Amino acid sequence: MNDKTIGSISSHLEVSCDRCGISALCLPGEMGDAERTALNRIVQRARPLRKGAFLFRAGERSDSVYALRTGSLKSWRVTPEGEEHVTGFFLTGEVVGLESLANGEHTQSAIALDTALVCRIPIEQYERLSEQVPAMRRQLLKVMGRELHDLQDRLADARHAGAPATLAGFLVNLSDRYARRGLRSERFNLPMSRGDIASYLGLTLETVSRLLARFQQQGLIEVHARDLHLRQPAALRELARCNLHGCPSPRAPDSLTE
Amino acid sequence: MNDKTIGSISSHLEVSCDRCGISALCLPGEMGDAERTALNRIVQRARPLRKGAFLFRAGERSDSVYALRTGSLKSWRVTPEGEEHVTGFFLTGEVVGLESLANGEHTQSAIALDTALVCRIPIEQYERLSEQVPAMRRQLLKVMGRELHDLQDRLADARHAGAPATLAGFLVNLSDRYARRGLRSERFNLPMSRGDIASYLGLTLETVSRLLARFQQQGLIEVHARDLHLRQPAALRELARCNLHGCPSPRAPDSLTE
DNA sequence: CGTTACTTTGAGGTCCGTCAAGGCCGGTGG
DNA sequence: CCACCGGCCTTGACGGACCTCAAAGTAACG
Repeated sequence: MNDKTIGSISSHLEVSCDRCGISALCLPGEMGDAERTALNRIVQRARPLRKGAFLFRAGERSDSVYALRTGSLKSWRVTPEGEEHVTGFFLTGEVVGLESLANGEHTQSAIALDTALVCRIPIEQYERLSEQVPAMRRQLLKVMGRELHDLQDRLADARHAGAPATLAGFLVNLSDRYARRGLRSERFNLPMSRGDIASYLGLTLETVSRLLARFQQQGLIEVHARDLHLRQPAALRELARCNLHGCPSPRAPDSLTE
Repeated sequence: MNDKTIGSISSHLEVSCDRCGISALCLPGEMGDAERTALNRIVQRARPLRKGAFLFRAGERSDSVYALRTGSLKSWRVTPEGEEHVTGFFLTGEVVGLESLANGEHTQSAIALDTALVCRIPIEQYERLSEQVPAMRRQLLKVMGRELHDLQDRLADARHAGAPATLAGFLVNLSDRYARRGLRSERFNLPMSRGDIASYLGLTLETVSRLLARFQQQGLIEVHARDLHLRQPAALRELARCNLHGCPSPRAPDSLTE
């Protein structure tokens, strides 16, 4: 709504794909200069999304996917009963909207959790371009395949893991994703609320809050509001791999019975 | 549509794509005869898998996806701790192995739950062929997009839904998939064991057993071993949409504890 | 400084997992 | 035919993890 911000940010909007650090979808690596400029031409740079602004809404027609240049988003769907379930968080450098490729319609909504810059990639043109670039052709499949794999990971955890492991897994997952982008991985800011985390993990807000407190008093993390500091990333990672019955405490005395 | 299956299995193997009822991946509909024969050439028909035989194993290199002609499969992965988690069931007409597209390696194993006929589709050749057929190009993305969507559905349920809703949802999901292939949808055979179902849904074997018994005494279903009869599909569908807090029982007045 | 949204903390209830024992059924061998 | 066996399934009692309800504390924003 605030149009005067555009002027100051237009310099950002003009950053070409050469400078853009997003490699997931746009830069398969083996691209030559010619392909890169071609890609640069089809990618559309939108103006920044303010916090709380929609990138897209469930039910809208879609002919694109989006690459998140900076900032973070959350996506969610509304169940037939009217409950909102957070389905994902997207950090700088990640790809949003793949699920709409199924039938050209968004099945969920996405909004900015903070100011976000997004590149729109029309899927039709991307595919046409990718006909000439084998590496690009595989890249989209790779991204979707990885998405499938991640979802199966989460699904495997969802039931078997228990709340502490689930939350710990969430934290190290965030950490890993920041690390992949070259950002600090032990100290970062949670862009989402406790309620968002709870909804995403299928826990309650209270349980998330309690567990964060517990992790802190165990010395695993430090949290102040949304500033998060992973003090023992290895221990957290270990905790994430425990199921309900498995490991009660950071250190298990007798671990083998074979 | 039952031919003389006894004559020789090779007769089945020689069924061309024209006759094959699988439309998910192979037959985008808009294909002309030329494309269909081209597709027919790249699809490789394997010999039938006996019950318990592997289609592929986790860790194997992969350059293909598979279309299930007849029979059923299950897929599972082994956690770092050594536990086996069932990740999916595949019925006649469905596509298996998409997750391997991420990095060309299978992340899970798949075996036949009964005698199964499978078509192998080398992904490289499929893509090359699809360059000339726009409809095919979109088809693979569609299938994967739908897969993404289904996984998100399951994930949304996994935590929020509670065991009865989860199991009910599983049953109607199976029913829908049979219906989509033109098979009986309210009476069919469960190709998998209770333990498989439990692992897949993240429940225990005992809970699955108890709930099936409960559903039966509520008149929702009839089960004898693995023969399943959905007596009130609508009620089951309704039950599947209830969360823990939501709907206690089909009928409030007469469902008191005995 | 007041309002609102978010977060923390506590107490009680319940669903479902764990442990344990017993049935059903097909297969195998006497 | 029966006895025995092993896989699969059923049924029961118990306890714990996490949800629900409730209220107070804190940060964000005008």
